[in-house]
Amino acid sequence: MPATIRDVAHASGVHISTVSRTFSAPHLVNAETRSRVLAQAESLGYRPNRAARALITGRTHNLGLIVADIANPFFPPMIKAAEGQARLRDHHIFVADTNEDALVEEDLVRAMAKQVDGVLLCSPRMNNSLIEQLSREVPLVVVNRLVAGLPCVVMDVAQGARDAIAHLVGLGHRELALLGGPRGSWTSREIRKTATATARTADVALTVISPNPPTEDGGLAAAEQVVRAGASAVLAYNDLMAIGLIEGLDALGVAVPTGISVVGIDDIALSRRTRPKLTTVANPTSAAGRAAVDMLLQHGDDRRTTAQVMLRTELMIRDSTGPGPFAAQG
Amino acid sequence: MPATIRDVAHASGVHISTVSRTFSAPHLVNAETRSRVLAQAESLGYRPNRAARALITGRTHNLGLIVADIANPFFPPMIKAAEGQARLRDHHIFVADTNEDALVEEDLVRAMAKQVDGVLLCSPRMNNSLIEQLSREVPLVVVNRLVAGLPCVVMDVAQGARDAIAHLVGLGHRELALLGGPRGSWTSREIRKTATATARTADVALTVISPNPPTEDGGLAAAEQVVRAGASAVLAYNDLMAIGLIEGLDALGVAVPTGISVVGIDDIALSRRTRPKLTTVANPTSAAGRAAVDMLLQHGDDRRTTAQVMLRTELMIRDSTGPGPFAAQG
DNA sequence: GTGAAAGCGCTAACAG
DNA sequence: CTGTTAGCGCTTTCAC
Repeated sequence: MPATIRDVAHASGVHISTVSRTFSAPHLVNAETRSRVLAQAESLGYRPNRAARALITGRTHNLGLIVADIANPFFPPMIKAAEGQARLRDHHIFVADTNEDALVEEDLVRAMAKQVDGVLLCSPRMNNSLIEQLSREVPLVVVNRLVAGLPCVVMDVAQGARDAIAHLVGLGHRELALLGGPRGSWTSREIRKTATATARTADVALTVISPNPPTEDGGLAAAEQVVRAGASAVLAYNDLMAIGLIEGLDALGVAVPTGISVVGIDDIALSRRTRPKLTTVANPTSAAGRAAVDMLLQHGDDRRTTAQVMLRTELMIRDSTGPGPFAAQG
Repeated sequence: MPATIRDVAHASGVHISTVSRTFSAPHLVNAETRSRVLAQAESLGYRPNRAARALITGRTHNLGLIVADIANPFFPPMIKAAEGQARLRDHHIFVADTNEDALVEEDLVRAMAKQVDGVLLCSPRMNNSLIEQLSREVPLVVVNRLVAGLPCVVMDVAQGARDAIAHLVGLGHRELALLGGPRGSWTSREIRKTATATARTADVALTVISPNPPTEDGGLAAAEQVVRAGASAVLAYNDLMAIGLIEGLDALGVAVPTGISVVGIDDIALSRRTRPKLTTVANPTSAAGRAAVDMLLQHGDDRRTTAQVMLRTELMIRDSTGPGPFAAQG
């Protein structure tokens, strides 16, 4: 039913290879012929079949994008940005959701491998050696994780954690808690490492509660442990958990920020709408999505550079943090 | 580099057609031969190239999913559900974002047409005749719009609007306002039609403010008009607008629900987290995503039935609605 | 039950 | 500048 290259060739009285050239190397074809072919193609509604083209060129003009959870509000802006950037570069994007499952991740990469030019692996849960192995089967750009030798895009969460803790310590908090994220998360490990070191340097206590599901329920469920730990301020792995935690604390009769201060990470849209508005470390997710696509696409042209990009984060001070027990007197 | 069917054929000492059968019609091949082939395929890491297969079978095992705005929290749960359902049925999904632009929509459908078995057109902004035309080029399932003769999945927004207005009238409101959605939205027209009729029946005034961008800013920008209209209660096209409106009203010194009551539509996750919690009409978006995928996939097997599915909505009464000027005295 | 051959829609040398 | 030829990886008749 849909027009093929042959239909266009017949209609315009040329060989199919001329039609092919008209689309893939227009400069190699006589201007007059070209416009004739183009006109026929137009009127027949012809569009080159990319899958057929890919069979021979090896380039599908498709990209894969694998995330842990599409419905986690952290991802949609990144997906949107990646999709937009890909389309700008004339590529389409397969989006898949792993439900936070490392096994699904692996399978998905392999399943996509044949029909994409590369995949964006976002916040992977699998281990590094498997990622390295997969990167030999299909070009990979890893987002939210640093893997030696592979192109990566990460947020500077270490700086974010330092800023957050400095903020809390400056407010007079000396008993902190850290709500870790899911097992397998590079970001969670990174935050924990930095937070631990920063707390030690600042000579404040830090109770680590980890791992937790990176969801509101995860934060909610941790509220009791936070209270039991005697912390006056908490840094959460992400905003969702921070929001859940605030709700959990509320249920326990602990107000935020008067009772306990809470800092999130991500700056999802939601964090500006809750009451209290969430103090959080903003992550440039859209920029990350665009950068990852660009790296994947240039990766093909020029394999020498396996760049690793670290994007700046920014502490957004809002209403979920306040003076701690050791605050300077006003 | 990746193993092809030929590699497997050589390795297992059979003709490629036997390997092909092993994967696409296993019952036609000797059990012994089959297991030998499978073993070699496994050890070579062979996976059939779906694009090549599609060239001949005409089935790509890919689906397209087109939405107005990935970052609009209404869509991610639907995308997630659709992707999950598709994978269950061994299909992959291309996701694309039109930025609420009807022209982009059309182009996207055509661009995907050749490499998918069908596309889910979600909340389309283009007109019906174009949709019908496109449905002749590629199987389409329309979500959030009823188009005669095409398979569609919609939410019963009419019932939702009736419920919302009944709720408000019951609360003693007699001056209502409706915040419409974007131009081209079937849902928005449907809500408006029903709301107008329902208001007339109930003998209450209804000021329609439309169209508006379906975003928080859209709601925020409309706050002044709402106040000027003298309405004591508002039904908004979606939760995002409702939330923006509440913020805008707040800025104008009007409290919700004491000054004005607000009802949203969708029941996005966010609506349970705002203060006040939003009264809203819940839309079963995940169910819609799954249903749409199922319809698209069975559409291929059985073209006789072009089902139209209408999913039930449910009014969630929370804290953004309260007694109006004509409330019965307590 | 398996092999041989043709061909899906397209591109990429190679002639001319 | 354009036509010829071969073939990408796979499925599908059709013989055997």
